[in-house]
Amino acid sequence: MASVSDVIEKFFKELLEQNQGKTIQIQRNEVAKYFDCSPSQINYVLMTRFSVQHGYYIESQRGGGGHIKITMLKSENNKPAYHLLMNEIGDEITKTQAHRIINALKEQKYISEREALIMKAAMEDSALLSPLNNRDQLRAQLLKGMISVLFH
Amino acid sequence: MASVSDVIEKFFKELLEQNQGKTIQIQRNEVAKYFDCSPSQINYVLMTRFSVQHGYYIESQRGGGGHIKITMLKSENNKPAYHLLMNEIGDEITKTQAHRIINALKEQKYISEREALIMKAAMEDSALLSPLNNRDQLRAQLLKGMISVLFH
DNA sequence: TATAATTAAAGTCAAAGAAAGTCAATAAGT
DNA sequence: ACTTATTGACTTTCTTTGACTTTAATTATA
Repeated sequence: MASVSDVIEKFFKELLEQNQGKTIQIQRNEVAKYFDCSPSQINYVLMTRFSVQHGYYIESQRGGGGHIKITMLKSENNKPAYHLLMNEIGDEITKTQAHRIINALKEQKYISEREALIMKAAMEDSALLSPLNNRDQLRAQLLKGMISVLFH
Repeated sequence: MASVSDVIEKFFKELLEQNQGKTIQIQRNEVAKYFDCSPSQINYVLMTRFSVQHGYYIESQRGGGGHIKITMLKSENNKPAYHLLMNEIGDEITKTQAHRIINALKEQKYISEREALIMKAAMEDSALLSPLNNRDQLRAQLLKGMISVLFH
């Protein structure tokens, strides 16, 4: 039951793959027609799945011969920009936002599947639910959560 | 005397079985309709039977094309060791004790060096320093801590 | 040739639609 | 009595659509 947006996302990523993850150029209206959706949905997909945070860069031009260019920001050794990440996280973050960041790191092959799982385990509400104001209790919850994902 | 919740639990577990215990993706409303129950009952089943402690991991998405993904955390299980560990950790644990456990896991090659680093980062007092009553702040501290160790 | 009009794109934004999440009240088992 | 299930009203999040705007290239006109 993948949404149309999911399908379009996959389509772009496959095109990029075929192109050695460099850059692809598309025509918004063509793609929209191909997937039988409104053109603005293409923008939606770009916004929600191809932002700089996701490791992509978008350029475009309007008017005759207009197009959209998607570039994959692939630094050598897949190292994302540390300070950008720290900035993005900021002083507080929800579980969903945290997942997005972790997934992006995984997709950019900076962390493994297992590493992602460990980190997600520490982001769980249940892991952070310390009844008393006790750091040692919190630590226990966290450690158990992280170990659980590895052992099961 | 199997309750509807029990039946749904079984249903999910059979689906997972068929899928080699990897992961299944369902639509909450579909399942609810199939079992003729309220959609929120699906959440109840997930909460009470598919938590991380039970060896499962849940992710979901709302909106169009929304779904719930149930992942079975692989069971190459050394269950006794797991339970011993959980016991050893107990309800609270100091940073030093936590390090000892993590180091032991590393020695026994259950986790990699990097994985150990990530887990230790989450055990730091500084990561747990933020007001414990604000989960989002705590989460941000933790995530930043865990990512930081990967960059050094 | 310089400007105006036309056409061909892409961008924006808000409303409607489609899921899933939450929580508290009730019901059913033990 | 106490714990576990069930339900439903309400909330939040994500997707889809379409009307309207902006920009660029091309064509027509003075």
